[in-house]
Amino acid sequence: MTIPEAKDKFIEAWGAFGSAWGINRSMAQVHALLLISHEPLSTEDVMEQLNISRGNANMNLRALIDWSLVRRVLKPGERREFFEAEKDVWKVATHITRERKKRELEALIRLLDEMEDIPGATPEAKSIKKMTHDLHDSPPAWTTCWTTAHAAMCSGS
Amino acid sequence: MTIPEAKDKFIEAWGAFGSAWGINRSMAQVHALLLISHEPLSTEDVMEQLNISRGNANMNLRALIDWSLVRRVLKPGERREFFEAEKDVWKVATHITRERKKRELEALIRLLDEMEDIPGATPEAKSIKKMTHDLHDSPPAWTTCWTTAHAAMCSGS
DNA sequence: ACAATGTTTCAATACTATTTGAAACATCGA
DNA sequence: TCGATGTTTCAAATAGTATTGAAACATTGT
Repeated sequence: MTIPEAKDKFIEAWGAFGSAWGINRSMAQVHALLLISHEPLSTEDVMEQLNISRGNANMNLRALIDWSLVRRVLKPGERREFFEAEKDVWKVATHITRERKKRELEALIRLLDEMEDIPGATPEAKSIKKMTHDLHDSPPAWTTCWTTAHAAMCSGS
Repeated sequence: MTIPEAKDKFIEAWGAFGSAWGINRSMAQVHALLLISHEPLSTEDVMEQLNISRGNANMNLRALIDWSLVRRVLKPGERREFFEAEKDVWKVATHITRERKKRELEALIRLLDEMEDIPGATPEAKSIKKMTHDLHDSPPAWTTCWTTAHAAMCSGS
């Protein structure tokens, strides 16, 4: 496998993976490109290498910065900005999960909170209460369940 | 909050959550509905309660069974099938992560495998090698990183 | 065999999300 | 201040996904 082939495949795969997990493909591809670059890239570099528009490149670079996955880099004597990815996989994982937690999990947890006090003791009411309770408060709350199970699966089989 | 309100909110929230994670909304909503039902539901029940078509309901019920999140239940004397969700949150988490691993992670890992032997020692080649290696083989492989970090985030702050 | 009941499929359609591209906006140096 | 260079925004176009609904298929009881 040649270098350019490897690059393309990695970008494609990371893009597809991101997309399956609800992260838009361009964002994941820009991230992939920066992850495997040995030096910071400019907006133009990103546009050219991925064949995407300026607007798209700009928007996703900003989003990646917002997620703390990419840093702005200024080269001395250069007017334009360059971008560099965080390459420590541990940090990458941490930043992604922190953002997703903030954006998606918290809304759900908040709702489960509100649902604490549902009236009634019909089988239906009981069932709703039990499920929301299990998801919300049970000792290893379901989010932990999820991730622990995931970790187990990944390291295991 | 009344029971029907709670039901609707839960279904909506679970649907939105699923959607953000790349699971189609209807599938997540059907799952939510079954999670909080105190008894198994028929295809018709699902169609009515969620206002979705027969085709959609059927397709997503099959998908949920395929993910081991829902079981087919036969009531004695009834011709049609009923459906019941797995309610143990631990199992739910395990089944979801197992499926997603199978479907999405393995393709990526396979590619990273292939990328083990990239030629060249230019800075570019080195950078690609390092990243794919880190993602693929480093002791707590990145998947574990991800999930461990996630678990930490969720139980923590 | 056939009517009744229930399930599955899939082409057409509706819907949602992403991407573009061009205009507006900033900043710098002369 | 003005031209050059670089960045941001956002409405419109496009691409991608999900949903419908009706027809085909399957199964059961008589």
